[in-house]
Amino acid sequence: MADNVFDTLRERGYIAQVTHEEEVRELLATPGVSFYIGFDPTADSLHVGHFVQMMVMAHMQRAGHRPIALLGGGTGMIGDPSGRSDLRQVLTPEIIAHNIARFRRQMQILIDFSDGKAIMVDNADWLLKLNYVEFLRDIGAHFSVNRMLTADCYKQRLEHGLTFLEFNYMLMQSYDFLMLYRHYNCRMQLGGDDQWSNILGGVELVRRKDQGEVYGMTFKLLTTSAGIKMGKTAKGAVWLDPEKTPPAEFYQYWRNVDDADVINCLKLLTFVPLDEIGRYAALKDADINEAKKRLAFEVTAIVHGEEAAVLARKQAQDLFEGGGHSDTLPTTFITQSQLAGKPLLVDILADAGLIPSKGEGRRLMAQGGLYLNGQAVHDFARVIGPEDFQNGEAIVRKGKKVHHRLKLD
RNA sequence: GGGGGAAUUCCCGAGCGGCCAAUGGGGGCAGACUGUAAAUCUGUUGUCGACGACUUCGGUGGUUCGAAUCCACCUUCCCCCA
Repeated sequence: MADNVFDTLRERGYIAQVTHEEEVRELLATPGVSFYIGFDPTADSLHVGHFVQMMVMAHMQRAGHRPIALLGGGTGMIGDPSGRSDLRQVLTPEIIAHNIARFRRQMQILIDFSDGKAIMVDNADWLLKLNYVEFLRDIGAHFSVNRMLTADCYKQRLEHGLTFLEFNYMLMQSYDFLMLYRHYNCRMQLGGDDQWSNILGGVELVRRKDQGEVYGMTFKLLTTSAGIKMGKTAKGAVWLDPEKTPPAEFYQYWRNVDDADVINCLKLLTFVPLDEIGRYAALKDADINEAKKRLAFEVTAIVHGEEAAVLARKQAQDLFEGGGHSDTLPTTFITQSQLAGKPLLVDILADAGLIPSKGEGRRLMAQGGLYLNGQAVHDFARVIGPEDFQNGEAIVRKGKKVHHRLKLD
């Protein structure tokens, strides 16, 4: 067991870049260090990218340090151009306020905010009341446009166009660090590796304004071994909000990660001890599924709670490892009167949202990808009737993985 | 401020008066093979009462028997000059 969080973070593979490695390690050896990570409220839920950041905060907090979660109520109105090829949509104050409220709740699943063990601040509190000219003279004077233009995040954007609005993002974020340093004695800023330039800006600003010794550290972005950002599905991001990504779906996402990514995910997204992870790393071929199950369970348990994780695991077993219990399946209720009208199976499925259109259903059937009670359905004109229900339910399957239950009401 | 170019289906990107629901690639979905993985191969990918019909090619009007393709205006974006 590493005594210094810095070593823990490094061993688990979080760290990408550090401004001053030796100093940071030394600083973190003594508990009580305040550090911050910023979250821009661009959506109404956090997603798995944020989750990695939260994991780091949790590790730091367990080591006795004090996390400051900075919500970007102010910066959210600007939009960070880093890693974006186009202008971010400008958010209204109402939406931002709503999003911040959601973030606050989700953050608590991992971070203990009681008794000031961690705090949450909103940079709208100081950014919104800034005076333009004052800010330019006070802060803007310390930034060299020449240097900013060489920063990677801006360089890319120069080809497509960068507005002055976005160009100022770095100053805002740097100013945040200065404020937190002054008011909360915040010594470090952490963030995703795409935040490196912005973080450096803050570190330098604090030094120039207050001769303060502060540090920056970034984490590897959660990517697949192929370098693709993780946490994206066809439907969009994998959210932490159970309303947006149901626990079962969340579980399945991790259950299905690429072989090459499991170990990395176990290290970054769970608290499973490293020596245990080492044993998973030794698994080969089909046995790797054990590691995936553990991963899926652990992450789901952290995000949605132990109970939801157990349920999701059971659901997965029922579906894929025989069993055949249907009571955990997503369900659509069918009324007797609906059935009396001799509805087409496709119509019912389209209503249930299992297929986006009847054309899609037609295709699915033509290719043998649609099953009713285990039997492939090829006839588009297939009518569903009482005889298809056993014990009041019929099981529909789309492809190999999507199961759905129709239940008589 | 002046000049030039562009906007196409989920994304990129062809098409430049009828043969266009629109080549190709990516992605998605399904099938085969598997380990609920990856890779590979095959099919499919606007909607519907489906050998037909309907709605799509930034917006609005127009020319034409007929427009994604031509004209006008508008909107947005990019490039060059100042």
